[in-house]
Amino acid sequence: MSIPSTSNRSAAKKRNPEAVKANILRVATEEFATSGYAGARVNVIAEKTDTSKRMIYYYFGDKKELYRTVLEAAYRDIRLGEQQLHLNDLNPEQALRSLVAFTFEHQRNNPQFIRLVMIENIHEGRNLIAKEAFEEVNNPAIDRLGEIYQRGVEEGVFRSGISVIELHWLISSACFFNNSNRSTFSAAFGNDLFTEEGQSHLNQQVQEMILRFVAN
Amino acid sequence: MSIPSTSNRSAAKKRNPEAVKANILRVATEEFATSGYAGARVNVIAEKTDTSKRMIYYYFGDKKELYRTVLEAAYRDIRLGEQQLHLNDLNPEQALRSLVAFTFEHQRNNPQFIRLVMIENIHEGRNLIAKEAFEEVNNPAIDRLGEIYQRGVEEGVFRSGISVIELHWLISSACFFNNSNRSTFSAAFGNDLFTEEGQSHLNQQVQEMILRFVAN
DNA sequence: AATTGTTTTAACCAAATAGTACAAAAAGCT
DNA sequence: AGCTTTTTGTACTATTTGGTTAAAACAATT
Repeated sequence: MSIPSTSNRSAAKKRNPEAVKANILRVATEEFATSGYAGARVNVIAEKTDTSKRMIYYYFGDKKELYRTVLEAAYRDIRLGEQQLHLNDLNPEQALRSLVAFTFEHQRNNPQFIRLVMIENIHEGRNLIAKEAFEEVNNPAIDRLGEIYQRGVEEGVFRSGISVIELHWLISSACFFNNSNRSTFSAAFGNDLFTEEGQSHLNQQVQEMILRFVAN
Repeated sequence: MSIPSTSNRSAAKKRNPEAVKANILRVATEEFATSGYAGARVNVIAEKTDTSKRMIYYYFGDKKELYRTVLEAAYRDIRLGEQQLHLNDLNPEQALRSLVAFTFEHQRNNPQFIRLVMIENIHEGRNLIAKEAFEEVNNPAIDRLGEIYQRGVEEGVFRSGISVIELHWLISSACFFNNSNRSTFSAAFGNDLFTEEGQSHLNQQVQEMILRFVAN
């Protein structure tokens, strides 16, 4: 689509708007996730790109618009990642366990996304939030969880009367916290929980906790 | 100690260094919690105090030092608040339930503290963390939880083999997330979980989840 | 060849920002 | 009274910041 027809020649400077935008976006995502909106510096972003500050303003207008674009792109990536999970052919317990395990790993592997959400929460909606993006990310997750839970209740392995949103909230809290508070938690209690083994064990504990919570 | 001897006279301008410092600190805490370290403005803090920017520098030197002092004071306050809970005369299940309920409420009622911790996590230790302060806040919490758990295991009502730090982590994650992610969560799913009734119900669900997790 | 959109370069600007200098008054202590 | 500490006021500065301007070169499409 946007691939230039004469792209496989020598390493001369070819023009490629999409690649330039993507490059800016990648660098900006990292900077915003690392330093927050106010803490991030347009000049620093510019230096780390393969292009110039001028191009940032050429394509994104201003800092806020760049930030909004970063957010939307991050949400889209996360949403695409979550769609890779299929668990229709598992029994409810196995399905729920897989969902928790996947969520835990997925959030663990996307620290930048977590950080952007943290930053949004600190801003508390003042001027910056993209509300639709949140709904788009979260609603499919809720739907999938609801199906599993419903099946479990019908088959008599889960107790009834649990709110799916609350259940989602409980799963999210553990998976999110694992990433968001890693720094302060390990400052207080050491790094044991954040080694490969520690994380694997913690993941299992969260699964166990959720399954015990819904068990009949 | 620092109370002036002629303090109960008319409302003339008396000098009171401690009160001035406390006033600055209160305003600064709010500003840092609201806007983050980079987002907070010394000029804004100065305007909101009963004194001047000059006095901020007179007492705190610079912005970073002011921030550090804010952090330390916030941790101290939280620690003092947590010591108000006594549950030696309860059985292990009731004690654990009370501990969870209290933690949930305590974190819910201290949004500024939560926000400062979030900000610390975004900074990830670069230049700003007060590590000792974290340990001081968290270690007593761990000790108390450890006692309850131990009693529960000895009395046969809790299963053995659970790591106290992991248990603390599980409780913390729910209570912290409840406050830290309120903004994005309610943007995605509405405000139902954050009304008085919603919070009360959620608190009970977290208690239930933890108790089922440790149950034999 | 003309046109249009993309990219580079580098200087520039106005506003905001953290932090100071200087001076002087007021309050408390001995 | 004399001395120290606290407080106020104001103007100032050096730097950083987001953002702009102008011009020209380059690539691709027609």
